[in-house]
Amino acid sequence: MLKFHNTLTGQVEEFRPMREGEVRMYFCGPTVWSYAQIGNFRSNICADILRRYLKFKGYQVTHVMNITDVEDRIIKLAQEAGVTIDDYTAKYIDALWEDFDALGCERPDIAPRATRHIPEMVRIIRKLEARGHAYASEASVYYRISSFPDYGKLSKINFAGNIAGASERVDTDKYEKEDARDFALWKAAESPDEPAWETELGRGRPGWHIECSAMSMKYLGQTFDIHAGGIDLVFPHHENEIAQSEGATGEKFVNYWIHFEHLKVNGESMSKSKGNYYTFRDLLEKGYTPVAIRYFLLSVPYRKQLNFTFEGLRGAEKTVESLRDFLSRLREARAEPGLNARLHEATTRALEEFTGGLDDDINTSVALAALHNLTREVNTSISDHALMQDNKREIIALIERFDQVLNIFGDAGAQMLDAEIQSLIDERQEARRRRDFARADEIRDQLAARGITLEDTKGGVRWKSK
RNA sequence: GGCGGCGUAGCCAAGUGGUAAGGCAGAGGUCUGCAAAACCUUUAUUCAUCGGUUCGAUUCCGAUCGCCGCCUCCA
Repeated sequence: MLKFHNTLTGQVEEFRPMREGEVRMYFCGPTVWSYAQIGNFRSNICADILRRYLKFKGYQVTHVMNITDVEDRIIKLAQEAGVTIDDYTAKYIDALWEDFDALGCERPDIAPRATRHIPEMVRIIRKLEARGHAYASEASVYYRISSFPDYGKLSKINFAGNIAGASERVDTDKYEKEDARDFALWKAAESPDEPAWETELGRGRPGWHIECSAMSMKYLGQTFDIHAGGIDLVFPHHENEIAQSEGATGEKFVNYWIHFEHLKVNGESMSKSKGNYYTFRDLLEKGYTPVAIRYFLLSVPYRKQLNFTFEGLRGAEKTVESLRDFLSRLREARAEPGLNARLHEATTRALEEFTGGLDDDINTSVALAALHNLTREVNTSISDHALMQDNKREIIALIERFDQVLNIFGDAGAQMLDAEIQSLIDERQEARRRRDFARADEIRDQLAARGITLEDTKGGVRWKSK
């Protein structure tokens, strides 16, 4: 039984999709320019695991992830650069997908761009006006929060209680709003040369929140199953989405809200000023592999603030390498016909623990422990010659199933050696037979310099390349 | 000031009212020409601190200390 922590209720609840066997989910991805920060990749990876596990459970999943390619910062920078919004964002969007692929995240089924959905947003704003939830003021349009009594139900925000300390930061007379809490649905263009859209609401651009209401409902319906995103989006973004969507339709917007925690770095918050702000590409430059970064970011349940340390990342590097070695060793292992009952039981148990962990609010730590416990038992059985053919087949199949969710094994062992390297390996074996260890070690060092590691085993030489 | 989360071995951490998963690192051993890999053994009488409830708490309650996030625009 699959259970999630639902931010809306604050409870762990059994997951029941609206339609049998089908899940519609929306993931609020990072905005175009900030996507690269490694904490955002944790969100991407958490969403990926969630989606993959739903598929593992047999659901047909429709996964929509927005591309926020219109916002004040982009407008400003594009204007300064004298280029269109599309020209300005193109390189960020390309980089986003490149990194997405490198980290083993499945691309969404639909990745709608805000700039391509202006008419849909205008339509919702019109509807909100008609229903009394929105008002125009100085060519902009605002959401009237007093018209939506449920406002605050997601973030449990208490406006009465927080005015005292926070008020010094609020510049109240700056706004032409009825209420300081009201937020912009449509912002009038401030200058004629500013990139903007000419619509029935006037010349301007959408507020940030309206894109997600418009695009999620367009592709998933007025009410859908899961809406996920980083914890920082709970307020105001998701709270405002609820106000917009439910205000416009009168229907419940989303059944399960799932929020991913961000990272700490050495116990501190990540920020540029502290010098502990890393992007995915920074880590690649330091020599870490994408798969280790993926493993590290998914190794802790999504509701936990993962403490990012380089020592931890190095550990992940090592762990992934041994898991991959394990799988290729298992594939090569000799096995007699038959089934070892004890190993079969261990395999069954591993599946139970794996699904048990993930069913429990996607507890990836428990799922990984199941995998590690299985590898230990299988390793032991390989050295004891207790691995039988039927075990081998079912264990490989199980690990491949696990990897449909984890996506950390890659295609281990699928690489081919070129002929020159093969002949060096052969020469080294010959040297070893002559007990010419100086020559053998020389060849081993030579190959190591090319990123190829050799391991001498009873069955011959195993090799792997970085 | 308001709301929420966290504090478990050197590091990353799971977890539960009944006596501490897993990974990395460390130590010893088996194997090896040496390595590497693998395997075996080992590493928290203890879960920030102090009280309380309980037959029993790391797990529940209260206080204290420390850390993180949100509470305004922007995203």
